[in-house]
Amino acid sequence: MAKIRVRIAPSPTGYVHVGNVYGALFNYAFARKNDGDFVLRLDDTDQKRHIEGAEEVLYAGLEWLGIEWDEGPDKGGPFGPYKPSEKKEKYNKIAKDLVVKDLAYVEDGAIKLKSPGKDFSWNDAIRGDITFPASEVKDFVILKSDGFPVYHFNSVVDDIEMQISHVIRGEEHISNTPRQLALFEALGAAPPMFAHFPTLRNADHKKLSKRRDPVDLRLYREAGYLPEALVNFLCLLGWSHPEGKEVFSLDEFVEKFSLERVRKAGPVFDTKKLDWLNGVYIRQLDNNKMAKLLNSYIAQETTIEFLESVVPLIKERINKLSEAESLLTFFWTRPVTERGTFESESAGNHIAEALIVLRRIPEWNLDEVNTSLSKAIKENGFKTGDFYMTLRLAISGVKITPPINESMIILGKDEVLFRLEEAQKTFVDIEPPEIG
RNA sequence: GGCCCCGUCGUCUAGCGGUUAGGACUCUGGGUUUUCAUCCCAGCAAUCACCGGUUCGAAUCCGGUCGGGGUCACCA
Repeated sequence: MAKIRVRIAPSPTGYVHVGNVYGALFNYAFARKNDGDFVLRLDDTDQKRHIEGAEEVLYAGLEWLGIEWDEGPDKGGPFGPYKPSEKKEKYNKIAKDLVVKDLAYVEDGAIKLKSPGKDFSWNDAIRGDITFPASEVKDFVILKSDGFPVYHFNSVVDDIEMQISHVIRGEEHISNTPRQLALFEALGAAPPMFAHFPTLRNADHKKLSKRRDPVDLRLYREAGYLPEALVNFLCLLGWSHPEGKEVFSLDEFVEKFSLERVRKAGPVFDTKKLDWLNGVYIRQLDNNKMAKLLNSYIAQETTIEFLESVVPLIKERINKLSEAESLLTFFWTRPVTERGTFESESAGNHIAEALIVLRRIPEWNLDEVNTSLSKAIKENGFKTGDFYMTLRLAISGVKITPPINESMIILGKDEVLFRLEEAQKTFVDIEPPEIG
């Protein structure tokens, strides 16, 4: 049997569409699973839409996700060039041959393929038999008057020359398939196997659109999603793990992949589950790696050492890397406390007692802080929750923080005492020291 | 509108003639806990779009209806 070869053919738009990633994933998995080749072809035949740097954006996006290709414009390969714009003469020649053979004709400077006037059908690897009536395949342009091929044409020519065995693409191409089948026939080549996976939908169940939906891959990276989570999430749309697993790696996806398990119905790209999955992956990250990743999501000037110390405190509290900074703000910004900041009636006492025991600690470590504070709670009959909430408020100014004792260790004794003393001042007017 | 594809909890899905229709996310309640979160339990939620067949028996097979989507370019 001939070698399995698949391809993706994105156009250089300047951003990577999540739908492109989705298709890349199926193609990549199918190639790897079947010991085949995965080709990256850059569909750049629309000169009007040429965008500078678009290629690099594409490569960077796929690399970030861990999707590797075997042949492509950047890597070369035995079937190059991998950019149709560099094969202009070839398409011209092939189109003219079709005219010579009377299968095509010239009109207004363009070349059009003659309608074969017959039905076209194929056995779709995901959807089964599909047939289009002859009336749906009319004459159509294959070579534009500017000499560039139209998508259908270069796509088919390239698939033939690159010996593509399976065309795995989105269902929006189903209606294009009969025209391409006509082209394969005109060119005297056997068509590849087709497989049309469902297209991703938005909340309105419409195809994701660039205008109103967040489709740019970079948006997800900037929001603090991990590539592993995004890949895993995409794999769960339209495909399901044979053992029902929800959390698995790209390698495992490859290992378990089969077109038979691809659903036909279009899934809604609802990121609620992505948020959850991302949290799962964040919690699995080791501290050093997470600290390094976090670095680029924090505007505040900071160090890897600091981040590494703080990572264990926030790891279970965020679902996206971008959520970290707001939890950490109080580390580098002193709170402005006033009387109204505190809720407990015993707040003044809480702070006074905390100051007393904390000042006494000779070695500033978690054990010491824990034991002296719980002793203070017990001896004064404080309510544990109230007491710690007062400390939390005094030290951070906010009600939601990482564990406060651990945070105090990282802040350092001097800073903690300073903040508590500042907080204490807000009580002086109201509770003057007793006389005698 | 023509043609084509699709239709199981709000969302992602399992299911491939006989199941109390299962799981995940979300949400709700409870437990652990110094807040939040994690973690652990429990719960809500699909008359399998609808109507007819076929069959002893249908979410599963067939037909129709309705609904949704895609496509009909010298865009890809």
